Amino acid sequence: MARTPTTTDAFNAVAEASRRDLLDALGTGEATVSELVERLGLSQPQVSKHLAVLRAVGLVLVRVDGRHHWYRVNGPALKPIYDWVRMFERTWNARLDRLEDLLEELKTQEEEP
Amino acid sequence: MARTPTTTDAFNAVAEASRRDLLDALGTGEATVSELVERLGLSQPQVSKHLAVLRAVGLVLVRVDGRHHWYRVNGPALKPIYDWVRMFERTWNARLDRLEDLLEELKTQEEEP
DNA sequence: TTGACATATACCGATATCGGAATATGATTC
DNA sequence: GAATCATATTCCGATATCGGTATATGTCAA
Repeated sequence: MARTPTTTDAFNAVAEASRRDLLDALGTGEATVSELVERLGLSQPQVSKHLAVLRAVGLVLVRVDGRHHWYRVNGPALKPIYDWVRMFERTWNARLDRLEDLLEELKTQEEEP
Repeated sequence: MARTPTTTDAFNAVAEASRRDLLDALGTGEATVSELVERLGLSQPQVSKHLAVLRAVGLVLVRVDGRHHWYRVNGPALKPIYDWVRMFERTWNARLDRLEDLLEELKTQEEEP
């Protein structure tokens, strides 16, 4: 057995920094492969291959117009990651931490009427 | 060149599902290696090796007590992931989307007094 | 001190990746 | 139809991973 394939899910696809850079470069708009090549300073095959991985896990969508392929981010495909890390948010967010304390306090009062 | 090493950063460490499972199993508490072995049904070397990766990127901390190693999650090490995915939150969160529209509208009014 | 317990590490084979270079596919223009 | 532009795909060598098995390290208990 080997490492989990990059096309398994968003977690694996996004582990590679270049692919995160691609998503960042796309932002909320659309871009063509050659535009991305220029913006990121990567080779064209490199960009195409990374985009193929992102496409495989649904992180980007393509609109073909003649010989131009317009790529855009499919945000919701990132939600599983967001949902997972959010479970740990309270460990660095003091505000959520205090809220948790408050809820705990209220629960204790309920149990001891 | 090959794939980015798992010990490069939190993104790569967390790409493996077993390691996410380990963090989930630890939750907000502490656990010993053998406890994690039992909870997750993995082999002991497997757990130790995954914990070593998590340790390498600061995602877990250890407290040694005799022959017992108590592991716990170091939440803030996940913040880089949280911060990165959060930039795309508006693409699936309609509420943030409307907020963005509102800000855009206000900005437009400013430009046309 | 010997044996049992708890954890870490080393070695192995199989595999998927990465970037680079070359090339294939496909659409446009002359 | 030939040349050009835009993108995708293939082949390559190097490398890091994964799980399994075996073993090393270290601690406690009898």
